[in-house]
Parts: sequence; C-alpha cells; structure tokens
Amino acid sequence: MQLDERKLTILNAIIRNYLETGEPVGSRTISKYTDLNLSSATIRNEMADLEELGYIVQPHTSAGRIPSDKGYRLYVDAMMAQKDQEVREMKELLLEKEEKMEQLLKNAAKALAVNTNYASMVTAPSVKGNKVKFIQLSRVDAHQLVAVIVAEGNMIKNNMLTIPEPLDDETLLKLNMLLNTYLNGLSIEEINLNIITKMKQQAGIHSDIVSEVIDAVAAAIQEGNDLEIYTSGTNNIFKYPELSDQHRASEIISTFEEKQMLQGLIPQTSADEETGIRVYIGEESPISSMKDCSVVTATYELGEGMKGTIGIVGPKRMDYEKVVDTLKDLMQQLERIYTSKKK
Amino acid sequence: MQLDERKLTILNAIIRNYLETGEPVGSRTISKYTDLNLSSATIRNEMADLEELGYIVQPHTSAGRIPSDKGYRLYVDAMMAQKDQEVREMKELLLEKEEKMEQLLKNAAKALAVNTNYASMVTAPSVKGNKVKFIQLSRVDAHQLVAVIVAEGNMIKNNMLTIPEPLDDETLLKLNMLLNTYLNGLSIEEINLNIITKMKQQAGIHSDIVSEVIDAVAAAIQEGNDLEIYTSGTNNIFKYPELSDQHRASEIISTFEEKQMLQGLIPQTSADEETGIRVYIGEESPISSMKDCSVVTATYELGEGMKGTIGIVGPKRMDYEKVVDTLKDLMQQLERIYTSKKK
DNA sequence: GTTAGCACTCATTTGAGTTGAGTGCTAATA
DNA sequence: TATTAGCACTCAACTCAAATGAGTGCTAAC
Repeated sequence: MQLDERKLTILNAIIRNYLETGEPVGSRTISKYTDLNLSSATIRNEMADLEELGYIVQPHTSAGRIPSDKGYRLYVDAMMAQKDQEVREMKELLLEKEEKMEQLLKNAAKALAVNTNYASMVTAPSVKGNKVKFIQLSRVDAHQLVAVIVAEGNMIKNNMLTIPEPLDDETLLKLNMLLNTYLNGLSIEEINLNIITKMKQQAGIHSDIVSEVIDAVAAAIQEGNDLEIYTSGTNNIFKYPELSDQHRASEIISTFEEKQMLQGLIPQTSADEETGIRVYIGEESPISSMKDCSVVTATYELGEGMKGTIGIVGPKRMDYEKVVDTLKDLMQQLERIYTSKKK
Repeated sequence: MQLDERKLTILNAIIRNYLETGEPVGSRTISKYTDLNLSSATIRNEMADLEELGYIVQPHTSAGRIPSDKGYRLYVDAMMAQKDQEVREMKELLLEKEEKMEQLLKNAAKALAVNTNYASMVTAPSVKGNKVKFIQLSRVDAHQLVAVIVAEGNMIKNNMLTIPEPLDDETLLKLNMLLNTYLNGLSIEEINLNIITKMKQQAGIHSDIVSEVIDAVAAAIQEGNDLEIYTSGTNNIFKYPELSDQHRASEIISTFEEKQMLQGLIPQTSADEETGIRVYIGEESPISSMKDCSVVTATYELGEGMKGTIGIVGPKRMDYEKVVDTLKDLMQQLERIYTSKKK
C-alpha cells in the first residue's frame, strides 16, 4: 500500500487535531475538519489504511485514532523541511544582556519555559574549545590559594586549593606569570602533557604546586562541562494530563532535579546538519524517563567549538512548530549577546 | 474539661498510629494498640472529649479521627521538650569536607532529602556578619575587570565590571591595596558611607571606579544573601498520597523551583531559643503553598552572625522525631566542618 | 467509671444499566 | 471503481442504586 496525497492530508488533519485537543480523533471530525469533502465512511477506510501502515493507532476499539511515534516523525520531518525555506518573523524573547554567563543562562531557561509552556533546560557552553582569557592565583591565607579562571564569554570559574607550605609573594607572582604566559589563549584540550612538563620545569622547586594548580584549573573547567545545566518550568508538565499522573510526573521531575541525567540529551556527535535542531519523539529519546514525552534540542555555538544545548521537554503532542521557532530565536539571541560581549 | 493523663496517652496513640498509616484511626484500633486495657466504647468517649477539646478531628462522621494542627502542635512540643534532656546517638549523615561552600551545601541538601524522604532546602549562610577575607580586582581585558571576593567559610563570589577607560597596572595595584586595607576583616554592614568616602578620597581620580567596585562587592555579597538556596528531593512528596494530587504537588514543586519563594521559611527574628529548631504545622506555615505540609527548619550558625537555614518540607504526618534529630545532626556537622576549615 | 449492645452514618465498593463516540462491514449508489 | 449511507457492534465513561463495613454516639446494664 502506498501513502498517497490524500492519505497524507488526512494524517496531517489527524495530527493537527490531536495536537490541539489531546483527545483521540474520529472519522467524523476529520470529514468536517478537512476540505476534502469526503464522508466519514471514506475517511474511516483511509484511516484503517493509515493504521495498517503504522502512522496512527487506536487506544482501544471504538475510540478515535492518535498519531503513533512514526506518525509524529513524518509530521515533524515534513515540517522541518518546510521550515528551512520559509522566512519567519519571530516573536522576541527579550533576553537581557547579563554580565555573567550564569545568570544569562538561567534567564534563558526561564524565558524558554514561560514562552513554550514546557519544561526547559539550558546547558552552559561546553568549554571544549573555549579559550582561557585570564588566570589568577591569589593567596587567601598562608595555606589557601584561590584560582580564578575567566574564559571567553566571561565564564568565571574558581577553585580553592590548599598548599602544604606558604608561598612568598615573589613566587606567587612568578607562578601567575607562568600560568598566564603558558595557558592564556589555550583551550582545555590544548593543555597537554607537553605544556605541563614545560611549565613544571620552569617552576622548579614549585613544580608540585604547578601541577596542583593545573589540576585545579582543569577541574574548574571540567566542572562546568559536567553539570552546569539550568532548568526551568518543570511544573509545566502538570499542564498536560497525559504526563501528570503520579508515576510519570515523578519520574520526569526527578530527572530534572538530578540535572546530570539530562546530559543524555546533549547531542554527542557534533552533527553536520545545519540547523542543529533535533527532535526526539517518545521512545526515540535517549533518556528512558522521557519515553512518554517529546524532546526538542538545539545546539548553539559561540565561536569555534564552544557549543551548548538548549531544549525543551513536553508531551508528544507538542506545538513543534512554535517550539522550533522559539529555540531558533533563543539560539540566535545567545549567539548575538555573546559576540557583542566579546568585542 | 481537662486534658488528663489518660486522654494524653490516647491522643499520643492516635497520632503515632496516624503518622504510620496515614489513615484515620478508630476507637477499636486504639483499644488494642495501647496497654490501657480499655474497651473501644471507653476510648470512644475519650475521643469525643478530645475532639471537643480540638486536638483531633473527624474527616466525616463514621470515619476515625485524625490529629488537628493543634493536636500535632501538642505532640511536637512535648517531643521537643523531651528531646532536650535526652542524650541521643545520631545516625551519621556523612558529609564530606568540600573545599567549596557551594558544593558542600548541595551535598547537605541531598543528604537531608535522602535521609528523611522529604523535600529539603539549605540556604547559604547569610553574609550578614560574614567577614571579607580577601578581595582582588584583576584586569581581564582593557575594559573588563573581575572582582573576586573570598569571605570567611571560603565563600567565593565574583563579579565582572566594565570600565569606560583602561587602567594601568600601577593603578590597579593601588586599588587592590586600597580595597584590602579598608575592607579586609569587615563585614558587609560595617562598610558604611564613612569608609566609602574615605576610600574615594584615597582613590583620587579613580574614585568612580572605587564606588563601582564597592557596588560590585556589595552586589556579590548581596546576591548570595538573596537567592542561594539549594534544594533536593522535591519528588519525595510523591511518596505521600495526601500531597501528591495534581494541584498540591504542582504548587509545592513550583515553590521549590522558584527558590526565592522559600525565603519565607527563613526565620527573620533571630530568636533567642537555644535549639534553633522551628516546626510549622499546616496553616502555621509562613508560605501559603505549604498549608498542607509541615515544615521543620533549623538555623545553623557559623561564627558570629553567619547564619543559615536548613529545613525539610513534608506531610503533616511526618516523623518529627527523626527529622529533628537529622536536622540537629546536620547543623552540628556544618558547624564542625566550618570550624575545621577556618583554622 | 466502664462496657456491651445497638441503631445510625457515610465513604467506598460493586455491579448493572445507559449513553455516546467511534468503528468495521456491507450493500447501494454515482 | 470509488464513494457513501446504513447498521450492528464495541467499549470507555457515566449514572445510579444497593451492599459493605469501619466507625460513631447513645443508652442501659454491670
């Protein structure tokens, strides 16, 4: 059997309708909804075909049909293809410029959640490829140092480190010079063993401290890489009956609380597609707790290699169109703010 | 009518039983549960009295009784009085020492939630009275400075600030000296106009920058004061049927997501009581979204005036005894870790 | 003062009946 | 041959009444 023009129209009508109402849609509804001028009986025949093809399912006999994951997939793919050509005017999200990256991202997550009515997440840009702009090691007291690292995009990290023996001013100054000369402008991957060995040589008797500091720097940068994920609007899921039963809700909320679990949603393969938008429908999701949801993520890129992810989690019947637009908008804004900050 | 010995025993039995089961408890149950050897009929008479006195209520005729807020209050007060004398061995929460305050507090929140099975919150110690240990202003690039402030307890704050004109090294060094000489060892309240004026005078032509820096310092410290609240175990509320219906759950979870709203739970009046533990039962709670819950908070104190709050939110029928113990334990541990870090 | 006994209440459960939206199939129709 | 009207059928959801049972309050006897 083939998926001809008419079947597609009907499938589309079914999905559209279901997105709105959340109720299984029946043949009579479609017969009126579309301008095909077909009787409900004909629609029924077509629907039977569509079911056989796997695009829609019946929750039970004598109920209408709802889209299957496969059906959504078709719909979303078609939509995305169409999007690419279209020129869209976006509704503005109004992100304010913030001095600190952290606050900016928190706001972004919130704006996303408020705008879409779904749960949102925003990860800090991975520091992969992010360059160190400034490092400073300062003495807090005799046995404690604080290492402050500012990276591009004004991401500030700091780490305390305890040293066995006090350092005098001069040594500290030297260390700072050393650190900055060697590390400034480098990204974390570029700090390899070679450089570390060289630095240790230069440091002489303080080589043990150098390695501690470098560890601290690495740790600080890594830390951001690991778990800085901002979320918002978790309780939006209560707005969708199909997600708000006890078990499901609890599972989703747990995932959002244990933010590390959301890392699964961050695309690993830095894909070659241009838009950077991914849609996971139901079982497609990399996280099992989201198997009843759809997840849409977008990758934003600040300069070379500094990538972060923004995304939303909602019911399968989400307004994919709006979500994709909103995500694109936010991506652009983040990128714009970044470049304006850089200069 | 009076609340004699026997009535108290019965009230206690009712509450105990209800804490366990969450179901209204009837006279027959109590008649067996206690060793008073009274028939259910007698218990019934006593229960009627207890109801008249307002300690218990009937959800409807022909149901058992459940404790009223007033009943819980009596129970909790009695328990607390008893606690004070008792010597208790505590189950350890095993907080690891962390270099950074932030991580320590996150862990504390988590430990609290896991241990009690309720939702938990931990606020960073208010910086009221917290002394500045170290300030450093560094140039990131021509127009941006980063101010790093380390306060007692190794709370690190930082702020970026943009300056209209570049500063040369010498001026920066001077500024740093100035900042440290004037501000080190001071707490935020102690930084008054008088000091600021003096500093501005000293700074000469850079007085505008000094005031910007001081603003940044104030902002950084204030920031921590405002909204650094760590939460954990929000989804624990789903474990209690009386809280996990859609509306209630959503309300509680929202409150935990908008962490600022939890500020209402932080005791304002630095009370004179010795334990620092407060119990809000149902309507007593300062936050309306918690009117179906009980909230237990404890204030920990790190050195003079540096106070923070830890607390849990759960159903009214919570295991107050365990919660109070756990909170006390955690308070002590935080205090211990702090003092060990200070030296 | 305590208790056995009994009538009464009322949330909850159960099951039968009704409704209504929806289907699949078949025979008539264009 | 594709479309449609018609009809029997299904089944979740709703309604209603009866049955259940845990629990009470009251009274009279111990």
